[in-house]
Amino acid sequence: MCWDSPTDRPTYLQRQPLPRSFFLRPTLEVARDLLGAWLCRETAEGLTVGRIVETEAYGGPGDLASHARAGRTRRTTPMFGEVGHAYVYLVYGMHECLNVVAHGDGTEAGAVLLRAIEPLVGVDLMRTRRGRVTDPPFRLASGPARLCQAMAVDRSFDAHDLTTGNGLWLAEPDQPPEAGDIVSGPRVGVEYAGEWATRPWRFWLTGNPSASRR
DNA sequence: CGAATGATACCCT
DNA sequence: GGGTATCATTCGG
Repeated sequence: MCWDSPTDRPTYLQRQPLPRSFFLRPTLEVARDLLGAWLCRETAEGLTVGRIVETEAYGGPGDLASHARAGRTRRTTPMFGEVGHAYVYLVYGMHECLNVVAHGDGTEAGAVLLRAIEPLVGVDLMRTRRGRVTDPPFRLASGPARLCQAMAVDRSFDAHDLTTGNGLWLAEPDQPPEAGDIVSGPRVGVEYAGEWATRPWRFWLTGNPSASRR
C-alpha cells in the first residue's frame, strides 16, 4: 500500500498513537516491537508516514555504547525522562538522529534509535526535503540521519511527546511483521564500546531494501 | 577513502 | 573557564 493523496489523510488520523504503556517495557523488547510500526509526521507541507524497518536499543549508564554512559547530562536528560518521548541529538556536527525513550519500570534510562523507515506516504515531500528528487523510495529514509531529514525531524523535537498524535508520533502497524522476518545483530558505529558493541541490539526486517546494509 | 562541521564531555589550569 | 579529541553519519571522488 502506498498513498500520496491528501484525501487519504483520514485513514491515518483514525489510527491511534502507540500508548505510553508500549514504551514502559525493556528497551530491547520495544526496539524489536517497533519494527513494522508507523512513524507519522504532519506539517503545513503535508503528511509523511514511514514503516519502521530498522532500530537499535541503547541502555542506561551501564551500556558503554549508550550516550547515557556519561550519566544524566544536559544532552541525555530525555533518556532519563518519561518514556514515549523523543531524544533527538546532533552527531558529526551536521546530522540529527531520532530516538524513542523506552525502558522498563524502575530502570534508569534507555532509548531506541530509529535507523530506517520504508516510505508509505508523502514520498515526493520526502524527496524534496532530502534534496534528492530522483532517489528511489527505499533510499530516502534508510539511515538515521536520512530518516530525520526526510521526516523533517530536528532538535526542536528533543523531548517531544510521541504519544499525543501531534506533529510527530508513532502508530500501530496494520500488520505486525512475522517473527521469522526479524533479524538482530551488532549496533553500528559503536566500536569504541568494546564488548558492548558486539551485543545484538540492532533489529531489522530481513531483506527489506530500506534497512541499511552492513 | 576522507572531508564536512559543531556540540559535547572531559581533562587541565 | 578554556582547549580539544571524539562522534549512534552521509556524500562524493
